[in-house]
Amino acid sequence: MVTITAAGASELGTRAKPAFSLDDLNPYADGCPSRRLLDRIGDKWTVLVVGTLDDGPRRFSDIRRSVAGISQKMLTQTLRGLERDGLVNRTVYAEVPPRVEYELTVAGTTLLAPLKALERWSIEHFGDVSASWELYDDTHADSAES
Amino acid sequence: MVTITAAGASELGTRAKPAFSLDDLNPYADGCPSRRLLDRIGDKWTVLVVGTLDDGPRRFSDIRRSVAGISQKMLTQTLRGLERDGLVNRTVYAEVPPRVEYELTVAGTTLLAPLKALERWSIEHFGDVSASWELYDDTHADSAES
DNA sequence: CTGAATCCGCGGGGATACTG
DNA sequence: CAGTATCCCCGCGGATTCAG
Repeated sequence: MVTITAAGASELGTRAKPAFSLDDLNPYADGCPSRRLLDRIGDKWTVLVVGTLDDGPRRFSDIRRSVAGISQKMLTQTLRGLERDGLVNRTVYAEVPPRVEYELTVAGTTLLAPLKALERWSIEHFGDVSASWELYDDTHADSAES
Repeated sequence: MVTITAAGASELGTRAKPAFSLDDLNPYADGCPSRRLLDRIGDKWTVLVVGTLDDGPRRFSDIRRSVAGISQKMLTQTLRGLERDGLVNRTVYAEVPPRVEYELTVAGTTLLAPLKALERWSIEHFGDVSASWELYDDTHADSAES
């Protein structure tokens, strides 16, 4: 069913846009909900966390170790977000040392492909970009070279 | 040439890692430079700005209008970053009303593909995610339903 | 072990004004 | 038109502490 209300677009006032048609789903529009997905993808950790889940279910601490530098708070927050998005399943095992496993849903798996593509791109083109950095910084060494 | 020093990894102390081999270029490592690329990609605007450039060169104001909600400051900043990364070419025409055009480089074009894939994903799966939101919020309505 | 809750600094990023 | 410079707010996110 899923009735989509234009939450967040209401404060614009003038435009009475009750719902979004599929044609309106271009991420370049300001109030467009699909932009929220890009925002989520764009957050610092989502890409990395999802990336660690392609090998099957993993425990909280396990993921934490895989993604170097992530704090407990951010991992929890990221996982909650992904769970809310329906991209990750959270399973709690009632044991004495609590065990929680996270696993990609079917939808989550579909996201994995483009994400891995990005990952691959950043690895493959690191050399080019790094070279470009030096060139740029060299060319623009006119001010503030410290 | 591009000598890559392990900046940021030195404070780990124990591991004496002087430089990165290609095998070390996994974005999950903390100090890994390829992570910086993901960070750049992950910033709020890069995806959208690059996405507007697939139709050929565009002017500053033109891009600004296409990406709803972006401020002039952020657009400038994003474009500078992309230029430094060697993903965008900046061309200034010495005219009376100054005209500046931005255009994807070859490297920039290679990034376009995975980025468009993400864009497409966010559009295609918006329905699923939106449904998941309602389900999640409904299930977890135990606290703070306001 | 898996989290929730709190404190808080820093920087992202918007608004505005000014230059070439 | 295409920026640069400045002010300043707010929220991201790290560190720490407490709970089941």
